[in-house]
Amino acid sequence: MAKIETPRPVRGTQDMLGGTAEAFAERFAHVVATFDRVRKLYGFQRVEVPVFESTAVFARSLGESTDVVSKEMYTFEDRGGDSITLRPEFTAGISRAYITEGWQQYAPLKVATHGPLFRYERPQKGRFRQFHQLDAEIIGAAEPGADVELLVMADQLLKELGIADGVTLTLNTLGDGPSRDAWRAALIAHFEAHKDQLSEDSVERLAKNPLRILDSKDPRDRPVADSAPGIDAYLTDEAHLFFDKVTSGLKAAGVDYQRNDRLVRGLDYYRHTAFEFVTDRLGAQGTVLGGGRYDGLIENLGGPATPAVGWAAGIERLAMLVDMPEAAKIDVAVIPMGEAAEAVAIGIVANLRRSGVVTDMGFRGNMKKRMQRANAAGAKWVVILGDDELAENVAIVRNLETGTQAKQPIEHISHLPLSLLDAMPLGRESEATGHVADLLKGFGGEPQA
RNA sequence: GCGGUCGUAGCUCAGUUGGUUAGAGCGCCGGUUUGUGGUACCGGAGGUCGCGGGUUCGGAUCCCGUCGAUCGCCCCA
Repeated sequence: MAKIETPRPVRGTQDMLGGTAEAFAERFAHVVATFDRVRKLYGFQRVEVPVFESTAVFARSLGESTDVVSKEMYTFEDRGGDSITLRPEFTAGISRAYITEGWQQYAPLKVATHGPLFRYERPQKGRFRQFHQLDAEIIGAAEPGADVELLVMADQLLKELGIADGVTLTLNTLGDGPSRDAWRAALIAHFEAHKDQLSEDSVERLAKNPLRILDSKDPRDRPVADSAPGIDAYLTDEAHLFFDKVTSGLKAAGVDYQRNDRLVRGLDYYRHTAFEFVTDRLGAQGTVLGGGRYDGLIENLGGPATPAVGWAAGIERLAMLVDMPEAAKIDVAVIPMGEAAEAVAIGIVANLRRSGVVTDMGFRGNMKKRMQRANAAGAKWVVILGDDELAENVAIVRNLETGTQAKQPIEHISHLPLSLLDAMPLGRESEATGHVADLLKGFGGEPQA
Protein backbone atom coordinates (compact mmCIF):
# COMPACT_ATOMS: atom_id res chain seq x y z
CA MET A 1 0.00 0.00 0.00
CA ALA A 2 1.26 3.41 -0.88
CA LYS A 3 2.38 5.50 2.03
CA ILE A 4 -0.13 8.19 2.90
CA GLU A 5 1.45 11.56 2.66
CA THR A 6 0.56 13.90 5.51
CA PRO A 7 -0.50 17.34 4.32
CA ARG A 8 2.01 19.92 5.47
CA PRO A 9 0.97 23.02 7.40
CA VAL A 10 0.44 26.03 5.15
CA ARG A 11 3.47 28.28 4.92
CA GLY A 12 3.40 31.13 7.36
CA THR A 13 0.96 29.46 9.75
CA GLN A 14 1.89 28.12 13.13
CA ASP A 15 0.67 25.56 15.62
CA MET A 16 1.08 26.33 19.27
CA LEU A 17 1.01 23.68 21.97
CA GLY A 18 0.49 24.77 25.54
CA GLY A 19 2.22 23.31 28.57
CA THR A 20 5.54 22.61 26.86
CA ALA A 21 8.97 23.98 27.61
CA GLU A 22 8.73 26.65 24.90
CA ALA A 23 5.03 27.19 25.60
CA PHE A 24 4.55 29.94 23.07
CA ALA A 25 0.84 29.27 23.48
CA GLU A 26 1.04 30.38 27.11
CA ARG A 27 2.86 33.55 26.25
CA PHE A 28 0.36 34.25 23.51
CA ALA A 29 -2.53 33.74 25.92
CA HIS A 30 -0.79 35.92 28.50
CA VAL A 31 -0.58 38.80 26.02
CA VAL A 32 -4.26 38.47 25.13
CA ALA A 33 -5.34 38.21 28.79
CA THR A 34 -3.31 41.26 29.73
CA PHE A 35 -4.78 43.25 26.86
CA ASP A 36 -8.28 42.22 27.86
CA ARG A 37 -7.70 43.35 31.41
CA VAL A 38 -6.12 46.67 30.46
CA ARG A 39 -8.71 47.60 27.84
CA LYS A 40 -11.43 47.20 30.46
CA LEU A 41 -9.59 49.65 32.70
CA TYR A 42 -9.97 52.19 29.92
CA GLY A 43 -13.60 51.39 29.17
CA PHE A 44 -13.09 49.86 25.75
CA GLN A 45 -15.91 47.53 24.72
CA ARG A 46 -15.13 44.21 23.16
CA VAL A 47 -16.27 44.10 19.55
CA GLU A 48 -16.42 41.14 17.19
CA VAL A 49 -16.18 41.57 13.45
CA PRO A 50 -15.98 38.94 10.69
CA VAL A 51 -12.74 37.33 9.64
CA PHE A 52 -13.71 37.93 6.02
CA GLU A 53 -15.35 40.87 4.31
CA SER A 54 -16.23 42.00 0.83
CA THR A 55 -12.97 42.78 -0.92
CA ALA A 56 -14.14 46.36 -1.44
CA VAL A 57 -13.97 47.00 2.33
CA PHE A 58 -10.19 46.70 2.27
CA ALA A 59 -9.53 47.88 -1.25
CA ARG A 60 -11.29 51.20 -0.62
CA SER A 61 -10.03 51.90 2.84
CA LEU A 62 -6.38 50.87 2.57
CA GLY A 63 -5.80 52.37 -0.86
CA GLU A 64 -5.62 50.38 -4.05
CA SER A 65 -1.94 51.03 -4.58
CA THR A 66 -0.72 49.85 -1.18
CA ASP A 67 1.20 46.60 -1.06
CA VAL A 68 -1.35 45.08 1.27
CA VAL A 69 -4.12 45.51 -1.27
CA SER A 70 -2.16 45.02 -4.46
CA LYS A 71 -0.29 41.84 -3.56
CA GLU A 72 -0.84 40.64 0.00
CA MET A 73 -4.53 39.93 0.35
CA TYR A 74 -6.09 36.49 0.49
CA THR A 75 -8.91 37.14 -1.95
CA PHE A 76 -11.22 34.53 -3.43
CA GLU A 77 -14.55 34.25 -5.11
CA ASP A 78 -17.18 32.49 -3.04
CA ARG A 79 -19.83 30.17 -4.45
CA GLY A 80 -22.15 33.05 -5.07
CA GLY A 81 -19.54 34.81 -7.18
CA ASP A 82 -18.77 37.56 -4.66
CA SER A 83 -15.21 38.67 -4.11
CA ILE A 84 -14.28 37.93 -0.53
CA THR A 85 -11.06 38.80 1.31
CA LEU A 86 -9.67 37.42 4.55
CA ARG A 87 -9.08 40.49 6.68
CA PRO A 88 -5.50 41.83 6.51
CA GLU A 89 -6.21 44.32 9.31
CA PHE A 90 -8.97 45.28 11.73
CA THR A 91 -9.62 48.95 11.14
CA ALA A 92 -11.41 48.63 7.81
CA GLY A 93 -13.85 45.99 9.04
CA ILE A 94 -14.63 47.85 12.25
CA SER A 95 -15.22 51.03 10.26
CA ARG A 96 -17.55 49.17 7.93
CA ALA A 97 -19.47 47.79 10.90
CA TYR A 98 -19.66 51.26 12.41
CA ILE A 99 -21.52 52.39 9.31
CA THR A 100 -23.65 49.34 8.51
CA GLU A 101 -24.63 48.42 12.08
CA GLY A 102 -25.64 51.92 13.12
CA TRP A 103 -22.97 52.20 15.77
CA GLN A 104 -22.93 55.94 15.19
CA GLN A 105 -25.56 56.16 17.91
CA TYR A 106 -22.89 55.18 20.45
CA ALA A 107 -20.26 57.68 19.34
CA PRO A 108 -17.75 58.39 20.60
CA LEU A 109 -17.23 54.66 20.59
CA LYS A 110 -14.29 52.96 22.28
CA VAL A 111 -13.84 49.41 21.05
CA ALA A 112 -11.19 46.72 21.25
CA THR A 113 -10.76 43.33 19.65
CA HIS A 114 -8.17 40.72 18.84
CA GLY A 115 -7.90 37.80 16.50
CA PRO A 116 -6.31 36.41 13.35
CA LEU A 117 -5.37 38.42 10.27
CA PHE A 118 -4.05 37.22 6.93
CA ARG A 119 -1.46 38.60 4.57
CA TYR A 120 0.28 36.77 1.75
CA GLU A 121 3.86 37.67 2.62
CA ARG A 122 7.18 35.88 2.90
CA PRO A 123 7.30 34.69 6.50
CA GLN A 124 10.28 35.62 8.63
CA LYS A 125 11.02 36.42 12.23
CA GLY A 126 7.89 37.95 13.77
CA ARG A 127 5.99 37.82 10.48
CA PHE A 128 3.40 35.24 9.48
CA ARG A 129 0.72 34.74 6.89
CA GLN A 130 -1.81 34.09 9.57
CA PHE A 131 -0.90 36.37 12.40
CA HIS A 132 -2.77 37.91 15.29
CA GLN A 133 -3.27 41.40 16.51
CA LEU A 134 -4.67 43.30 19.42
CA ASP A 135 -6.66 46.28 18.26
CA ALA A 136 -8.12 49.38 19.92
CA GLU A 137 -10.09 52.13 18.23
CA ILE A 138 -11.91 55.30 19.23
CA ILE A 139 -14.44 56.25 16.59
CA GLY A 140 -16.26 59.56 16.51
CA ALA A 141 -13.86 61.63 18.60
CA ALA A 142 -11.98 64.44 16.88
CA GLU A 143 -10.34 65.53 20.11
CA PRO A 144 -6.63 64.93 20.73
CA GLY A 145 -7.66 63.48 24.07
CA ALA A 146 -8.68 60.34 22.22
CA ASP A 147 -5.18 59.99 20.76
CA VAL A 148 -3.72 60.51 24.21
CA GLU A 149 -5.96 57.93 25.82
CA LEU A 150 -5.03 55.31 23.25
CA LEU A 151 -1.34 56.01 23.66
CA VAL A 152 -1.51 55.89 27.43
CA MET A 153 -3.36 52.59 27.21
CA ALA A 154 -0.75 51.17 24.85
CA ASP A 155 1.99 52.32 27.19
CA GLN A 156 0.31 50.67 30.17
CA LEU A 157 -0.21 47.46 28.23
CA LEU A 158 3.47 47.20 27.38
CA LYS A 159 4.45 48.01 30.95
CA GLU A 160 2.13 45.38 32.36
CA LEU A 161 3.56 42.88 29.92
CA GLY A 162 6.95 43.75 31.34
CA ILE A 163 8.47 44.66 27.99
CA ALA A 164 8.36 48.45 28.16
CA ASP A 165 12.10 48.61 28.87
CA GLY A 166 13.13 47.41 25.42
CA VAL A 167 10.41 49.32 23.61
CA THR A 168 10.16 53.04 22.84
CA LEU A 169 7.25 55.10 21.64
CA THR A 170 8.10 57.08 18.53
CA LEU A 171 5.65 59.77 17.60
CA ASN A 172 4.95 62.03 14.67
CA THR A 173 2.18 64.02 13.10
CA LEU A 174 1.19 63.77 9.48
CA GLY A 175 -0.92 66.90 9.84
CA ASP A 176 -4.39 67.47 8.55
CA GLY A 177 -5.25 67.20 4.85
CA PRO A 178 -3.82 70.57 3.75
CA SER A 179 -0.64 70.13 5.84
CA ARG A 180 -0.07 66.68 4.50
CA ASP A 181 -0.59 67.74 0.89
CA ALA A 182 1.83 70.68 1.23
CA TRP A 183 4.45 68.53 2.93
CA ARG A 184 4.05 65.81 0.37
CA ALA A 185 4.60 68.28 -2.47
CA ALA A 186 7.73 69.62 -0.78
CA LEU A 187 9.07 66.10 -0.26
CA ILE A 188 8.50 65.15 -3.87
CA ALA A 189 10.33 68.29 -4.98
CA HIS A 190 13.21 67.46 -2.63
CA PHE A 191 13.50 63.85 -3.74
CA GLU A 192 13.13 64.71 -7.42
CA ALA A 193 16.06 67.08 -7.02
CA HIS A 194 18.21 64.27 -5.56
CA LYS A 195 16.77 61.42 -7.54
CA ASP A 196 20.21 60.31 -8.76
CA GLN A 197 21.33 59.64 -5.18
CA LEU A 198 18.39 57.43 -4.27
CA SER A 199 18.32 53.64 -4.26
CA GLU A 200 16.34 51.84 -6.96
CA ASP A 201 13.65 51.00 -4.43
CA SER A 202 13.29 54.61 -3.43
CA VAL A 203 13.08 55.82 -7.01
CA GLU A 204 10.11 53.52 -7.26
CA ARG A 205 8.72 54.82 -3.98
CA LEU A 206 8.97 58.32 -5.36
CA ALA A 207 6.32 57.44 -7.89
CA LYS A 208 4.18 55.29 -5.61
CA ASN A 209 4.52 56.42 -2.03
CA PRO A 210 7.10 59.20 -1.64
CA LEU A 211 6.60 59.54 2.13
CA ARG A 212 8.05 56.06 2.48
CA ILE A 213 11.49 57.22 1.38
CA LEU A 214 11.75 59.00 4.72
CA ASP A 215 12.08 55.80 6.75
CA SER A 216 14.03 53.80 4.16
CA LYS A 217 16.55 51.38 5.62
CA ASP A 218 18.87 51.64 2.64
CA PRO A 219 22.00 53.55 3.75
CA ARG A 220 22.23 55.13 0.30
CA ASP A 221 18.91 56.86 0.96
CA ARG A 222 19.74 58.17 4.39
CA PRO A 223 21.55 61.41 3.42
CA VAL A 224 18.73 62.50 1.13
CA ALA A 225 16.03 61.31 3.52
CA ASP A 226 17.68 62.95 6.51
CA SER A 227 18.00 66.27 4.73
CA ALA A 228 14.40 66.18 3.55
CA PRO A 229 12.10 68.78 5.09
CA GLY A 230 10.14 67.76 8.18
CA ILE A 231 6.45 68.36 8.34
CA ASP A 232 6.59 71.01 11.04
CA ALA A 233 7.08 73.90 8.61
CA TYR A 234 4.01 72.82 6.67
CA LEU A 235 1.62 72.30 9.56
CA THR A 236 -1.47 74.47 9.61
CA ASP A 237 -2.19 76.22 12.89
CA GLU A 238 -4.92 73.71 13.64
CA ALA A 239 -2.68 70.74 12.98
CA HIS A 240 0.06 72.27 15.08
CA LEU A 241 -2.28 72.88 17.97
CA PHE A 242 -3.62 69.37 17.72
CA PHE A 243 -0.17 67.83 17.94
CA ASP A 244 0.74 70.07 20.86
CA LYS A 245 -2.26 68.81 22.76
CA VAL A 246 -1.28 65.22 22.10
CA THR A 247 2.27 65.70 23.33
CA SER A 248 1.26 67.71 26.37
CA GLY A 249 -1.30 65.05 27.20
CA LEU A 250 1.40 62.40 27.09
CA LYS A 251 3.55 64.46 29.41
CA ALA A 252 0.64 64.93 31.81
CA ALA A 253 0.09 61.15 31.85
CA GLY A 254 3.78 60.46 32.35
CA VAL A 255 4.27 58.63 29.09
CA ASP A 256 7.71 58.95 27.52
CA TYR A 257 8.01 59.35 23.78
CA GLN A 258 10.50 60.29 21.13
CA ARG A 259 9.57 62.65 18.35
CA ASN A 260 10.52 61.08 15.04
CA ASP A 261 9.70 63.39 12.17
CA ARG A 262 10.78 60.70 9.70
CA LEU A 263 8.02 58.39 10.88
CA VAL A 264 5.23 57.86 8.37
CA ARG A 265 2.51 55.26 8.06
CA GLY A 266 2.19 52.75 5.30
CA LEU A 267 -1.53 52.93 4.77
CA ASP A 268 -3.12 55.84 2.97
CA TYR A 269 -5.80 56.74 5.46
CA TYR A 270 -3.70 58.19 8.26
CA ARG A 271 -3.86 61.87 9.31
CA HIS A 272 -2.47 63.78 12.29
CA THR A 273 -1.02 61.51 14.95
CA ALA A 274 1.12 58.60 13.80
CA PHE A 275 3.04 56.43 16.19
CA GLU A 276 4.96 53.20 16.58
CA PHE A 277 6.27 51.40 19.60
CA VAL A 278 9.55 49.96 18.36
CA THR A 279 12.16 47.54 19.63
CA ASP A 280 15.51 46.32 18.39
CA ARG A 281 14.95 42.84 19.79
CA LEU A 282 12.94 41.39 16.90
CA GLY A 283 15.35 41.54 13.99
CA ALA A 284 13.91 43.30 10.99
CA GLN A 285 10.47 43.61 12.53
CA GLY A 286 10.95 46.51 14.89
CA THR A 287 7.36 47.64 15.23
CA VAL A 288 5.45 45.99 18.01
CA LEU A 289 2.47 48.31 18.12
CA GLY A 290 1.50 51.00 15.65
CA GLY A 291 -1.35 53.25 14.70
CA GLY A 292 -2.63 56.73 14.30
CA ARG A 293 -5.56 58.89 13.34
CA TYR A 294 -7.64 58.08 10.29
CA ASP A 295 -10.22 60.83 10.05
CA GLY A 296 -11.04 60.28 6.38
CA LEU A 297 -11.50 56.54 6.31
CA ILE A 298 -15.13 56.14 7.25
CA GLU A 299 -16.13 58.77 4.71
CA ASN A 300 -14.14 56.84 2.09
CA LEU A 301 -16.25 53.82 2.90
CA GLY A 302 -19.43 55.77 2.19
CA GLY A 303 -20.20 56.75 5.76
CA PRO A 304 -20.56 60.17 7.35
CA ALA A 305 -17.40 62.21 7.94
CA THR A 306 -16.18 60.64 11.15
CA PRO A 307 -12.95 61.27 13.03
CA ALA A 308 -11.26 58.16 14.40
CA VAL A 309 -8.00 56.98 15.86
CA GLY A 310 -6.65 53.56 16.75
CA TRP A 311 -3.77 51.16 16.99
CA ALA A 312 -2.93 47.53 16.48
CA ALA A 313 -0.24 45.37 18.04
CA GLY A 314 1.21 42.08 16.82
CA ILE A 315 0.44 39.39 19.38
CA GLU A 316 3.23 37.10 18.16
CA ARG A 317 5.71 39.93 18.35
CA LEU A 318 4.63 40.83 21.86
CA ALA A 319 4.63 37.17 22.87
CA MET A 320 8.22 36.81 21.68
CA LEU A 321 9.24 39.62 24.01
CA VAL A 322 7.44 38.61 27.20
CA ASP A 323 9.07 36.40 29.77
CA MET A 324 7.96 32.84 30.09
CA PRO A 325 4.95 32.73 32.42
CA GLU A 326 5.07 30.26 35.28
CA ALA A 327 4.12 26.83 34.02
CA ALA A 328 0.66 25.78 35.14
CA LYS A 329 0.87 22.99 37.71
CA ILE A 330 -1.73 20.60 38.93
CA ASP A 331 -2.71 20.34 42.59
CA VAL A 332 -3.32 16.64 42.83
CA ALA A 333 -2.94 13.49 40.78
CA VAL A 334 -5.18 10.56 41.59
CA ILE A 335 -3.65 7.12 41.16
CA PRO A 336 -5.98 4.12 41.13
CA MET A 337 -4.63 0.57 41.15
CA GLY A 338 -7.08 -1.86 39.61
CA GLU A 339 -10.49 -1.55 38.04
CA ALA A 340 -12.52 -1.30 41.26
CA ALA A 341 -10.29 1.50 42.46
CA GLU A 342 -10.49 3.27 39.12
CA ALA A 343 -14.27 3.47 39.34
CA VAL A 344 -14.04 5.06 42.78
CA ALA A 345 -11.20 7.31 41.63
CA ILE A 346 -13.34 8.73 38.84
CA GLY A 347 -15.74 9.96 41.51
CA ILE A 348 -12.94 11.41 43.63
CA VAL A 349 -11.49 13.23 40.65
CA ALA A 350 -14.88 14.68 39.72
CA ASN A 351 -15.47 15.89 43.28
CA LEU A 352 -12.04 17.44 43.57
CA ARG A 353 -12.48 19.31 40.30
CA ARG A 354 -15.98 20.47 41.29
CA SER A 355 -14.51 21.92 44.45
CA GLY A 356 -11.95 23.87 42.44
CA VAL A 357 -8.92 21.66 42.85
CA VAL A 358 -6.80 21.21 39.72
CA THR A 359 -6.82 17.45 39.40
CA ASP A 360 -5.63 14.89 36.92
CA MET A 361 -5.73 11.13 36.58
CA GLY A 362 -3.74 9.29 33.95
CA PHE A 363 -5.46 6.96 31.56
CA ARG A 364 -2.96 4.14 32.03
CA GLY A 365 0.27 3.04 33.59
CA ASN A 366 1.54 1.19 36.63
CA MET A 367 2.06 3.03 39.86
CA LYS A 368 5.64 3.95 39.15
CA LYS A 369 4.71 5.42 35.79
CA ARG A 370 1.80 7.31 37.26
CA MET A 371 3.94 8.65 40.08
CA GLN A 372 6.48 9.86 37.55
CA ARG A 373 3.81 11.61 35.56
CA ALA A 374 2.33 13.19 38.67
CA ASN A 375 5.74 14.50 39.56
CA ALA A 376 6.42 15.77 36.06
CA ALA A 377 3.08 17.59 36.08
CA GLY A 378 4.18 19.41 39.22
CA ALA A 379 1.47 17.85 41.39
CA LYS A 380 1.72 18.76 45.05
CA TRP A 381 -0.30 15.77 46.22
CA VAL A 382 -1.09 12.34 45.04
CA VAL A 383 -4.12 10.32 46.10
CA ILE A 384 -3.49 6.59 45.88
CA LEU A 385 -6.08 3.90 46.22
CA GLY A 386 -6.14 0.20 45.47
CA ASP A 387 -8.01 -2.84 46.73
CA ASP A 388 -6.43 -2.64 50.22
CA GLU A 389 -7.55 0.97 50.66
CA LEU A 390 -10.97 0.27 49.18
CA ALA A 391 -11.52 -2.43 51.79
CA GLU A 392 -10.97 0.18 54.49
CA ASN A 393 -12.81 2.93 52.60
CA VAL A 394 -9.69 5.10 52.70
CA ALA A 395 -7.16 6.48 50.27
CA ILE A 396 -3.54 7.39 50.76
CA VAL A 397 -2.89 11.12 50.58
CA ARG A 398 0.77 11.70 49.84
CA ASN A 399 2.48 15.07 49.83
CA LEU A 400 5.06 14.97 47.06
CA GLU A 401 6.96 17.92 48.45
CA THR A 402 7.51 16.48 51.92
CA GLY A 403 7.33 12.82 50.98
CA THR A 404 4.91 12.11 53.85
CA GLN A 405 1.62 10.32 53.45
CA ALA A 406 -1.38 9.21 55.48
CA LYS A 407 -4.53 7.20 55.03
CA GLN A 408 -7.69 9.29 54.95
CA PRO A 409 -11.38 8.45 54.63
CA ILE A 410 -12.42 8.74 51.01
CA GLU A 411 -15.43 10.91 51.86
CA HIS A 412 -13.13 13.55 53.34
CA ILE A 413 -11.23 13.99 50.13
CA SER A 414 -12.58 17.02 48.27
CA HIS A 415 -14.51 18.11 51.38
CA LEU A 416 -11.42 19.16 53.29
CA PRO A 417 -8.33 20.91 51.96
CA LEU A 418 -5.64 18.42 51.11
CA SER A 419 -3.23 20.56 53.06
CA LEU A 420 -5.12 19.58 56.22
CA LEU A 421 -5.43 15.94 55.27
CA ASP A 422 -1.77 15.45 54.49
CA ALA A 423 -0.76 17.04 57.80
CA MET A 424 -2.23 14.18 59.81
CA PRO A 425 0.30 12.10 61.75
CA LEU A 426 1.30 8.80 60.25
CA GLY A 427 0.35 5.47 61.67
CA ARG A 428 -2.48 6.67 63.91
CA GLU A 429 -5.42 6.48 61.55
CA SER A 430 -8.12 6.41 64.19
CA GLU A 431 -6.78 9.48 65.92
CA ALA A 432 -6.19 11.26 62.66
CA THR A 433 -9.67 10.46 61.51
CA GLY A 434 -11.06 11.88 64.72
CA HIS A 435 -9.09 15.05 64.25
CA VAL A 436 -10.24 15.34 60.69
CA ALA A 437 -13.80 14.81 61.80
CA ASP A 438 -13.47 17.79 64.14
CA LEU A 439 -12.11 19.90 61.36
CA LEU A 440 -14.92 18.78 59.15
CA LYS A 441 -17.41 20.18 61.67
CA GLY A 442 -15.57 23.48 61.59
CA PHE A 443 -15.99 23.56 57.88
CA GLY A 444 -19.69 22.79 58.19
CA GLY A 445 -19.12 19.92 55.81
CA GLU A 446 -18.94 22.35 52.91
CA PRO A 447 -16.75 21.56 49.94
CA GLN A 448 -13.50 23.42 49.70
CA ALA A 449 -13.87 26.67 47.74
C1' G B 1 8.86 38.45 -6.30
C1' C B 2 14.53 38.61 -4.98
C1' G B 3 19.03 37.16 -1.88
C1' G B 4 21.88 34.46 2.36
C1' U B 5 21.94 30.11 5.57
C1' C B 6 20.14 25.33 6.82
C1' G B 7 17.39 20.23 6.09
C1' U B 8 20.54 13.47 9.99
C1' A B 9 15.90 9.54 15.54
C1' G B 10 9.66 12.31 18.46
C1' C B 11 12.95 17.01 20.04
C1' U B 12 18.01 19.57 20.14
C1' C B 13 22.25 18.35 17.57
C1' A B 14 27.36 15.67 16.35
C1' G B 15 29.12 12.95 12.12
C1' U B 16 36.92 14.19 10.35
C1' U B 17 40.17 15.54 3.44
C1' G B 18 34.06 10.99 0.52
C1' G B 19 35.55 4.89 3.36
C1' U B 20 33.05 -1.00 7.79
C1' U B 21 26.93 -1.82 10.92
C1' A B 22 25.15 6.66 10.99
C1' G B 23 26.03 8.50 16.93
C1' A B 24 24.95 11.57 21.63
C1' G B 25 21.72 14.17 25.03
C1' C B 26 16.62 14.73 26.10
C1' G B 27 12.00 12.17 25.52
C1' C B 28 9.60 7.22 25.10
C1' C B 29 9.31 1.76 26.77
C1' G B 30 11.24 -1.88 30.34
C1' G B 31 14.35 -3.28 34.65
C1' U B 32 17.14 -2.49 39.60
C1' U B 33 11.90 -1.48 43.24
C1' U B 34 5.52 -8.07 41.73
C1' G B 35 1.88 -0.85 45.12
C1' U B 36 5.31 4.80 45.70
C1' G B 37 7.86 10.16 42.28
C1' G B 38 12.03 13.55 42.10
C1' U B 39 18.39 11.39 42.13
C1' A B 40 21.20 7.18 40.27
C1' C B 41 22.43 2.79 37.47
C1' C B 42 21.25 -1.04 33.55
C1' G B 43 18.74 -2.48 29.08
C1' G B 44 15.46 -1.60 24.71
C1' A B 45 12.65 0.41 20.70
C1' G B 46 13.09 4.30 17.20
C1' G B 47 16.58 6.83 11.16
C1' U B 48 13.79 6.17 3.11
C1' C B 49 20.34 11.06 6.38
C1' G B 50 13.87 16.24 2.99
C1' C B 51 12.98 14.42 -2.20
C1' G B 52 14.96 13.43 -7.34
C1' G B 53 19.03 13.08 -10.46
C1' G B 54 24.50 13.23 -11.30
C1' U B 55 30.01 12.36 -10.26
C1' U B 56 32.56 8.04 -7.89
C1' C B 57 34.84 1.44 -6.69
C1' G B 58 32.14 3.87 -2.63
C1' G B 59 27.80 9.78 -1.07
C1' A B 60 24.84 11.93 5.24
C1' U B 61 29.45 14.30 3.14
C1' C B 62 30.84 16.72 -3.60
C1' C B 63 27.63 18.84 -7.99
C1' C B 64 22.66 20.11 -10.20
C1' G B 65 17.51 20.44 -9.56
C1' U B 66 13.33 20.50 -6.37
C1' C B 67 10.50 20.98 -1.87
C1' G B 68 10.59 22.81 3.05
C1' A B 69 12.44 25.77 7.09
C1' U B 70 14.90 30.07 8.62
C1' C B 71 17.02 35.06 8.30
C1' G B 72 17.09 39.44 5.33
C1' C B 73 15.07 42.86 1.05
C1' C B 74 10.18 44.87 -0.34
C1' C B 75 6.10 45.84 2.83
C1' C B 76 4.11 45.68 7.52
C1' A B 77 1.90 44.52 13.64
